[in-house]
Amino acid sequence: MPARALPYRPHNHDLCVDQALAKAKEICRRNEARLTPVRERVLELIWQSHKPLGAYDVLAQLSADGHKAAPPTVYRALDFLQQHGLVHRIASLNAFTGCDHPGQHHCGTFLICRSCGNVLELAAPNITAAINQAATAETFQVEQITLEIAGLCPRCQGDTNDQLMPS
Amino acid sequence: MPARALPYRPHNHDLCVDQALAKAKEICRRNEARLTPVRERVLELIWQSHKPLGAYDVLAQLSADGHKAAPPTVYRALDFLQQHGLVHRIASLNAFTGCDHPGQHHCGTFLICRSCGNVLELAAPNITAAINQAATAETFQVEQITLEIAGLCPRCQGDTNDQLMPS
DNA sequence: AGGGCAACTGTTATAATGTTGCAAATCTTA
DNA sequence: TAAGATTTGCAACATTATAACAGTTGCCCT
Repeated sequence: MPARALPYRPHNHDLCVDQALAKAKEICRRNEARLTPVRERVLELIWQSHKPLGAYDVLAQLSADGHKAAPPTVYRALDFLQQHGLVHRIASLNAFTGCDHPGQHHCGTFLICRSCGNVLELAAPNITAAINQAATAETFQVEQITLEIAGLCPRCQGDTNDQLMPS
Repeated sequence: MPARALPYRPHNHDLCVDQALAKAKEICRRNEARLTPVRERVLELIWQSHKPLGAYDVLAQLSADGHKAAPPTVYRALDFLQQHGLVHRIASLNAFTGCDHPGQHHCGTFLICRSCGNVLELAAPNITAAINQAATAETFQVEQITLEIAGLCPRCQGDTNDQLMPS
């Protein structure tokens, strides 16, 4: 069992999880959507990890809870959370991460450190603008943007053990 | 067996495949890399399809050729082709597409039509610049960019059968 | 309260995608 | 031609995701 990942930026993480959950409840209330226990627990697990969590990681944690769950349970919860903008799926990792600013429409832009695995979500209006401009030039109607930037985060630059994601 | 996908822009497709293969040979010669028969055939198959092809689609085509292949053969060929910039992997589709301008370094930017499935690769310096600027602002060292834009291509906008990818 | 409906969850099985490890074949270079 | 490196074949397996259907829960209506 590895130690919890260090956060991208230092902060009180329990508080940050609590805030995320409170915000999620608020959003679901507004949307008349039901943040059921499973869904809430999945969201909590995802927020507790600083690294994106795979569906089967979530599943394992649920099992550790004593919750007898199968893949569909997790995928359904994840679908729900995605639909309400509470988590993002990182396609290049097949993993999920909490959305930093749910409720607002935004193109999720992610900085993914290949060394420590941490992910930072950016709001980058300039990028979005450039993308929309390029798409418009091709008469393409944009619906969804997947922008995932892999590389080295500040902390991992210059590390001697500069390697592919240690598990 | 579905009819071949319509291209994003009309063109002589056989010619376009031939040119892609010729260019690939040229690049491999320069790189002292071996474009073996399997690798060349995989590249050809990918170019022949206008839609991105899954690894197992490629595998099926190889089998149809009479080539008795297993998944590793395909994945290895795809790895090789990717390493030499001859194909791109589209993470959001788990599929592969031919690279339009191999040899030049570029961030692959893809316009993916969710209706017809065609993909257009863009060279978009403005976007790349905006991304690098945003990453630099976070002291993030960019190594690889995944930018996949899903939506409707010009031809499919306003279609009555505006639906999720018909197979 | 109780019946009916919709949403949610549990369960089993299976599909789709990707990898490991090792042996055999092929190419390259001397 | 022999040694070494690269490539391919092959079997097994790992990981990620979905389908189909049954059971349960919450909610509304009378």
